[in-house]
Amino acid sequence: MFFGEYPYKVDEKGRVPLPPKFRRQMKEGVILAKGIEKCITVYPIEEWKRLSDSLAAKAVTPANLRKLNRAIFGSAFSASFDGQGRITLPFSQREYAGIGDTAIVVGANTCVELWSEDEWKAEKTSAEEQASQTIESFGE
Amino acid sequence: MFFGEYPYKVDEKGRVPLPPKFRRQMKEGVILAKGIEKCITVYPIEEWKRLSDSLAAKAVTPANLRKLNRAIFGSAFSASFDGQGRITLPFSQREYAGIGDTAIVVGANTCVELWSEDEWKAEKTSAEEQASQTIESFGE
DNA sequence: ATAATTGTGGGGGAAAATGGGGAAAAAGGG
DNA sequence: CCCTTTTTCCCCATTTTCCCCCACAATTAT
Repeated sequence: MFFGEYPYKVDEKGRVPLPPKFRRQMKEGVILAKGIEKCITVYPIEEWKRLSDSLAAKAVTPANLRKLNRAIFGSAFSASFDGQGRITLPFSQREYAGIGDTAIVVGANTCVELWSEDEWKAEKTSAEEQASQTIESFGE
Repeated sequence: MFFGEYPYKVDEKGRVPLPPKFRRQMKEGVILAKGIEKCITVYPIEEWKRLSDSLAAKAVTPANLRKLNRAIFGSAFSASFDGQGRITLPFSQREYAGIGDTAIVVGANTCVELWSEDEWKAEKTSAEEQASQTIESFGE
């Protein structure tokens, strides 16, 4: 289970540390996937397998399945930690998420997300707004 | 399991490297087949056998099976890696997929696909669109 | 205070990407 | 059938990239 929000430097080789508490839950390595929103999603491999299997099972036709496989697997990369607890982000994904020399590492329960400062600021306010509305609506 | 998306140069002899991670899963060689979409599909031979067997089993009449065999095996080529980890693409397949001096190598779970830059760009957006629809309809 | 862990940066060696050269095999034409 | 031309496969060379290791400052724990 992943919690919290941490800013980290991304060096010019594209390496980012993850918090030690996160690393210890990802000893077997991780899969980096394009997030639906403008971020990079980091899955422990077991979680990735569960997720990709359940998605592939949703495909209704062979053509449908091929496209799904392309979208899901085509944008995914495996990564592992170096001696200093860092993973290297593929350039294409950094570009997609707009991550420059700083990444915000966000724990999101079953996975971890990497955001640029700007995108995270925007997403955070919109997420909080939507969350408080959802909470208010409970009272009715 | 194949994933990720990598651009590679195709030299004038039609040779393309595959990522080292892919090669290690294809030590026994590969089969190159025309994709249903405008791409070349690369199967590890074990996967190819499974696939062609299961297809042959679906043929309902002998005439049907003969046609299926022609379509499937007629367009397939076997290939193996040279000392630098490259495979040579038959000219007919390169032409079919519209691959010039650059090929996008895409991991699609059980197989690998080779695309021209342009075709991949188009296919990628359409695949992502369909995937996000599938994902949205997934929750709950 | 000392030791250990963590964040950040960089260097060097191995592997990979890319481009040709040349011998053997295959194809084609007289 | 032989000679010529083309193709295919294997090997060599060079550049680039990537990964692993080391260094050091800063922070935390003992």
